[in-house]
Amino acid sequence: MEQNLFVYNTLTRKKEEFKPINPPHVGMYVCGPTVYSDVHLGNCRTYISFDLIFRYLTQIGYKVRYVRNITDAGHLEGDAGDMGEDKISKKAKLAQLEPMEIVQKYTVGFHDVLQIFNTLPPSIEPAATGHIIEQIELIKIMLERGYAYEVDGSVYFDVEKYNTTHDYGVLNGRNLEDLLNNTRTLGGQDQKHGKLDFALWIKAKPEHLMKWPSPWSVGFPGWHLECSAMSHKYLGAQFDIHGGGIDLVPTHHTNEIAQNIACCDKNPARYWIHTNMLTVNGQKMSKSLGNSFLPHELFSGEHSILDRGYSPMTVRFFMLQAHYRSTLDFGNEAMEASDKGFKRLMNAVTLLDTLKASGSTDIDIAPLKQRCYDAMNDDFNSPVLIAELFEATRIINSVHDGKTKIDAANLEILKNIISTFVFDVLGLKNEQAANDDLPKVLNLVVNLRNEAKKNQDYATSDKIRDGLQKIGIQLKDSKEGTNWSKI
RNA sequence: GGCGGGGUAGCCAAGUGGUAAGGCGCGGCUCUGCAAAAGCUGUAUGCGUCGGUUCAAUUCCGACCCUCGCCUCCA
Repeated sequence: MEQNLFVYNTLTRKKEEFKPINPPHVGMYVCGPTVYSDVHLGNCRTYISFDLIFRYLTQIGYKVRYVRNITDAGHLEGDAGDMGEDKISKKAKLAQLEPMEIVQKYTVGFHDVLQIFNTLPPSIEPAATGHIIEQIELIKIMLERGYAYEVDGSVYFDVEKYNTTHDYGVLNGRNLEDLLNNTRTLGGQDQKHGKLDFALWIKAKPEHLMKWPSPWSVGFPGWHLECSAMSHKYLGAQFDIHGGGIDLVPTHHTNEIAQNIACCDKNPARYWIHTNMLTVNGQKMSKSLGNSFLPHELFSGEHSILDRGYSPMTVRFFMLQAHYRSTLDFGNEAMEASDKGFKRLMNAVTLLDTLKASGSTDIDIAPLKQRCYDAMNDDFNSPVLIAELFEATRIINSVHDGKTKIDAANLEILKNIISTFVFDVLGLKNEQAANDDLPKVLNLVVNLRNEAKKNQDYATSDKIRDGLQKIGIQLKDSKEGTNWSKI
């Protein structure tokens, strides 16, 4: 199906029609996690947002190569006094572990969490430490072309020189004057010629654990270089989409663009897509603010700000109910609303299989289907898509109640909408369909209760209903019989 | 201090130069042994405040207030 997709591009601050360089192929690079600790829920939002984008691009027929890196070389720590030591090796020494042991632990944890949220794996997931050679090669080019300089075994990028011929602030719209006047000067950076210069290669102190040989010193790569190296290697000098959290714009992505242009005269990506933050009481969720929590704490409810736990799909649904470029405020009341809404949607999805087609139809479903595409074509507007799916929910319920008639052709379209958008695009799963034995057991219990009801033994029937309610199963009586669902 | 977002009903959250999607909550009705579920239905004369442009502004412009983010690694 041909779709005119419009995407908001941070580079131009406008929605632009999406035109891939080599259709039907699409190259997409998303900055992945630094694996020195558990990912928190805010991190997850970004990967769920890009999962939606990946799924939709695939749905409308693109062959997407989705590259998402694992940063396992560690970044320099910003804390004064810790300059030159990266986060991964610091944690390793504290915990008496090998750096790669830390990397392994948190990489596995990251994968587990994303799988629980039903995100699709990227096509390639390269690790920074596996691309040291490529990074060294890029540094050589930047030195040759005069955009970098070496000082005592370390190599820095010369921002002011770069800015004489290029616009360093293309992405965040700030000019160099402004940056120079409003950037905090950190201690221990005497080697740099200019205060905006950033490291490409850092000479390692003797006690540093993760280090590699290079033409300049035994050391480790700077903290923006890996993405330039890996995107270039797997997607080419210029590809379609580069993504990440909005907080990467001013520094990481700005420097990444400068590196790529310094190496091969091209902004690496045509469309820069940035996802917004998850907030708690209006404030960004972050580890340093102490308002972050881990996915498993949300599932179990074991956290001081949580009233109770919520299932992974409820959380995913909650996130998709907001647009990816808006901040989303987390709260118990909002989670409760998503939980109810998601279950209502899923109940309708289950009901859809039982619907019978009539000879005639009261409704024309095709426009609804197009509205679903329209929503997603408008910069992946998942909240509007979900609103349309609730329209589908109303139709399903109405047909089920016998108030609306639908013919076979329209029923087929309705089923197609649900499978395409609920499952393939939004990536939701029906969690209550998981257990095989439960329906059989419940069938038996429900039949016993109906017998009691027939005998007007309401004491027994209510005892069964209330007992099931307590363990999280709700019975629903209707003319056709009794259904059940998990609460 | 500089730069950039945002302020939409009790909560979360879309959106638009022509009079406010959706979910939850709340009220009413249908159904029901009762309830729940489900369905139908009602629920912002209003979109931070004050001005301006316009036939028309929540939507554009200006000022102000509040709030958040970035400026140091950060999804």
